[in-house]
Amino acid sequence: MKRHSGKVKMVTMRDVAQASGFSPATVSIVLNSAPLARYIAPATKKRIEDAAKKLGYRPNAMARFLRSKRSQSVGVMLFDVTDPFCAPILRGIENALYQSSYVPIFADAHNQKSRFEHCLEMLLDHHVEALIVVANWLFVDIQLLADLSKRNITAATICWEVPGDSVSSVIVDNEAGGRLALEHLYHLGHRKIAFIRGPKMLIDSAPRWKGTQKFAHSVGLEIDPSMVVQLPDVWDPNSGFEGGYRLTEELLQRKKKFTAMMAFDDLTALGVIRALTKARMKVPEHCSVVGFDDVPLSSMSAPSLTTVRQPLEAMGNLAASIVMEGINAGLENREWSISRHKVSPELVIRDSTMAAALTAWDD
Amino acid sequence: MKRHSGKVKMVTMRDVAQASGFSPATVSIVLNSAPLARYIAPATKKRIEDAAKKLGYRPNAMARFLRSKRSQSVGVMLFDVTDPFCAPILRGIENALYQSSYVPIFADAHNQKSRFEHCLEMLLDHHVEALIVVANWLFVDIQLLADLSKRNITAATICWEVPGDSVSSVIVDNEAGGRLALEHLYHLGHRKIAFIRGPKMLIDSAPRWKGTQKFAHSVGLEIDPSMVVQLPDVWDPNSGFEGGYRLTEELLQRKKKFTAMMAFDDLTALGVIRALTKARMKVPEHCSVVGFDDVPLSSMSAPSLTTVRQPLEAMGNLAASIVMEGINAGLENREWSISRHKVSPELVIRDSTMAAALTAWDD
DNA sequence: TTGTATGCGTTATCAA
DNA sequence: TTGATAACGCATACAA
Repeated sequence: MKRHSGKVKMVTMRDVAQASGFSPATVSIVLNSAPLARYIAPATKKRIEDAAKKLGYRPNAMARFLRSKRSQSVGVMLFDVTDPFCAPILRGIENALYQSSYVPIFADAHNQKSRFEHCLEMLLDHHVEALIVVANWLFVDIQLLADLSKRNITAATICWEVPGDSVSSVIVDNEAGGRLALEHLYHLGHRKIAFIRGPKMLIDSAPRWKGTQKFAHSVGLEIDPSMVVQLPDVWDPNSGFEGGYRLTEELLQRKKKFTAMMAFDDLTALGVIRALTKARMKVPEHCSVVGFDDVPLSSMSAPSLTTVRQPLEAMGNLAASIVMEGINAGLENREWSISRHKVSPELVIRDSTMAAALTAWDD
Repeated sequence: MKRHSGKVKMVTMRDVAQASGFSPATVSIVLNSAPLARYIAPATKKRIEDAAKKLGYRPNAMARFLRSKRSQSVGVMLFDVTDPFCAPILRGIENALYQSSYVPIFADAHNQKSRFEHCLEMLLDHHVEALIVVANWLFVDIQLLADLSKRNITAATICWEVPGDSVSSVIVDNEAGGRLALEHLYHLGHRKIAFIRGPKMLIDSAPRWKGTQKFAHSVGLEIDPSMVVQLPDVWDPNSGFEGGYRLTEELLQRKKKFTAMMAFDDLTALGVIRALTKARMKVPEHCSVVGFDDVPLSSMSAPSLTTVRQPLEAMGNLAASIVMEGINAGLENREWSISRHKVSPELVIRDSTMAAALTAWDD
């Protein structure tokens, strides 16, 4: 095989025009199937398309943007890639954008406000046509929205609802999820249940707990306040594990009996299990544990985790579809309004929970 | 606060020129600190910079590209975001690019050759200045390289070395890692050891196994072929768990005693632990298990996993630094040549291994 | 030390 | 039906 070390010369629309014997304007019309393409002779179209294919013409995205203001890209801002539940979301987003031939420009705020702002600037500098933000901490201020809607960039958030009517959102129904988790334990016959609530700063914490409380109330289950603890406000997704571990130790020291534990999320649940195991209690034989999220690895832990599943990939997909809709609406200057979606969680029963009747707590 | 619902008008260099009373050319020179900026009067610079700041001027990335061929973006192609070891790599890449004010354009090949090719096209259409590929399956052909080097786009691969001298690479020293794992078990006194090798298609499998064999040979340890099994070639990162589970069951049925198990990677190890547990064997009391990778969640599993750590984030960082070097070299048309890095793995001892003397296998 | 003019590759508006 | 031309925002060679 011959080795050509020379650079690949970029083949432009003009090259196609020359090769086909038509003008650049005609080529542009044909290749974009613009409205005027209706009036172009089929033979002409064919010759142009053939020439383009033969030369391997690929439109220059940048030049196109300069004229049409379309960058064919969407900003995707994560608050922390390291959080295990980002991966499925990312896949969902990527998949939807891929369908529309848009590329995601990726940014990671590392859970820092200043970094978030800087990332946002970079994304805007690259003229993303829309923005998707995956966040669950509360520190982003409203300034963000102003910026975006003034530049009319459609935006959607995942795991986070912003006040006002300028940003679409996709969140899980935390209240339903909180209910589902407790309901499961209750139906298994558990009555002495310990709870680890989410950090105050985390937006999911409150509604999830509310769902739990409501269910308890509806069946007349009393939640013992001394069996309820709360994760601290720490800016690290994996700190849930550490927190679950420490808080469980603390609960254990209180010497009150509990046959089940409802953890704020899966990582917390894993921390709980670690602490219980260390205290020579087996899960679920001595204590059932239920998590939240259904992070990819909770099916592989030992024991596998019963949890409330968030359809993360679907949520990413939905968010991306929404912003694509917004982009297209803007293009055709149709009317369009933002939407807020609350998707349903789903109980996934695995090996970390069992009927209370079978539970043996050694006093 | 007054609400301006009008679009934000893009402020261009011309606006800055007018506001400061200088020409666009001078503004350009100053704002880019181009070579000629040396000759510009400090007072002029100041006035221009002030005007730019006051107007909130932000250069238009697309227009700049059209002139200078610089998109300030790097393509990042993953073979599967779903693979838990992608997240740390992604973080490393993002971090390095962020330092250089480059943005990552993200693509996911979903482990499919056709999708890989299509993604590559999309990235090239967006004129990424460099490409980083995270891959461990073998199916990408050399055509890729030709394309890239002809367009002289610097490229780097992670977890994968490509033949030839056109692509930089960052891989872990699999041979050393394979050695480390067995060495650990050996020093704990284990002699009856079972092995789950990686899939043949996976590029890491061979060298890792070679390191293991070499060590065994060096200490006169005999590897019993009937205690060696191999994962099938399945295109799914999480299939390791399933495979580890099934293969362990198979090994158990052979009724040969083993006190330790060396798994190809962490997910496989988790599958192994699941199977052992199901067979009423405790880890590590009845059987020690060692994994590979140190995926984020292996520290949280029960028991926590002893494993050979790949410095994933550092590897991502390194790859990004390399391509940035390549980009800069190209810009200043300096000579530059690709580099191949083999980073050292590190043994992380946790709770899934213990001394053989303490191991009790019930016959 | 600063300004003028040109072109990067497209697309849109006219005119032919 | 198709072609000429201008403009998008910026950076550079050249002129002043």
